[in-house]
Amino acid sequence: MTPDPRELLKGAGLRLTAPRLAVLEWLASHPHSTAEHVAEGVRERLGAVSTQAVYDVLNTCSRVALVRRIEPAGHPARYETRTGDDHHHLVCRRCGRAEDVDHVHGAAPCLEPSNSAGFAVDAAEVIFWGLCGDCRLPPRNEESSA
Amino acid sequence: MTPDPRELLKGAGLRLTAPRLAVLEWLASHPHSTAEHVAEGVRERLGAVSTQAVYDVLNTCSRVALVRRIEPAGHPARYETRTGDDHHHLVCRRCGRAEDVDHVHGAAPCLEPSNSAGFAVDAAEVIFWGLCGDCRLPPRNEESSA
DNA sequence: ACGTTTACTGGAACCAGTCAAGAAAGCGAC
DNA sequence: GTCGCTTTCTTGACTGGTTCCAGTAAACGT
Repeated sequence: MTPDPRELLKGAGLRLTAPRLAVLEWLASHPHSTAEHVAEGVRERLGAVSTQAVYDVLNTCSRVALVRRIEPAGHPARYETRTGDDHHHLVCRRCGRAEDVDHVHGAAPCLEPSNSAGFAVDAAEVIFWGLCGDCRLPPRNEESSA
Repeated sequence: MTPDPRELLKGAGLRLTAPRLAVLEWLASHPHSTAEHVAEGVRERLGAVSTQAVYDVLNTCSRVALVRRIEPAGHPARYETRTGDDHHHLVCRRCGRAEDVDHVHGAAPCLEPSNSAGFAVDAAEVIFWGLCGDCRLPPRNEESSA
């Protein structure tokens, strides 16, 4: 898909601004970027953009479901434009890299807790933890502790 | 259950100290406490204990699997002594309160990603998000569950 | 009891993310 | 086109949760 960011923003009732377009375009081609990563990418395209603007765009777009935020424990948040389907994620314990995982099980059997303890559950989040290819093979990267 | 903390610590090759015992005992009776919460409880029993000591105990015990750390996005980490079984959690979006969820589905169908994208997956974490009983009823209750 | 090893104290630092005030830009009306 | 209201961006200080550091104190084997 990768629909026109302009359409998306308008559809969400948001103003069309350069930082917003740049953020959405960056995320479309670089899913699972961190805020800092997004900021870098946006600055490459636009010149100077404040970190705050990036956070603001990301938060605003998260609020209207144009982007989805993933917050893996122990790592900065990551963002993606693939919303709508509740796909899950694969996250590297070491470097925090994230990849999409479609849930195959038609009925999503894990989406219903056995007992909800009085909670009104509205979502189930699944994270598969492991080591990505880059992190498990070469221990020569300076961060070889783990 | 609730084995003697002394045994647990010795079994893990850790020294027996008052802060450690107090932390483990507190967690046994107050699962899903935050670090700050644990610190308060420990201080009630022991008098003065530094925040760092609490973090150190929690981290050390996490490392040897005497406690498990849960880090719900947007909320401080929570700790519990129920380790070994990979049960999941129910987390309140508003107050961060966490409850245990046993996974009923014998084969744990959600523990295998459809494609692992080159990752060596070692765990699947499931968080059910929602509102706890306290938070969804009264619209004025900001944050307090203890 | 002694010395070594490990843990605790207190303080400073860290990082991702947020808040606040003002300046600038978008966009609908004229 | 441009006026003016409103939203959004900039700058810069700030927070909360957690960790790092250096020094002191306590645990445990002998």
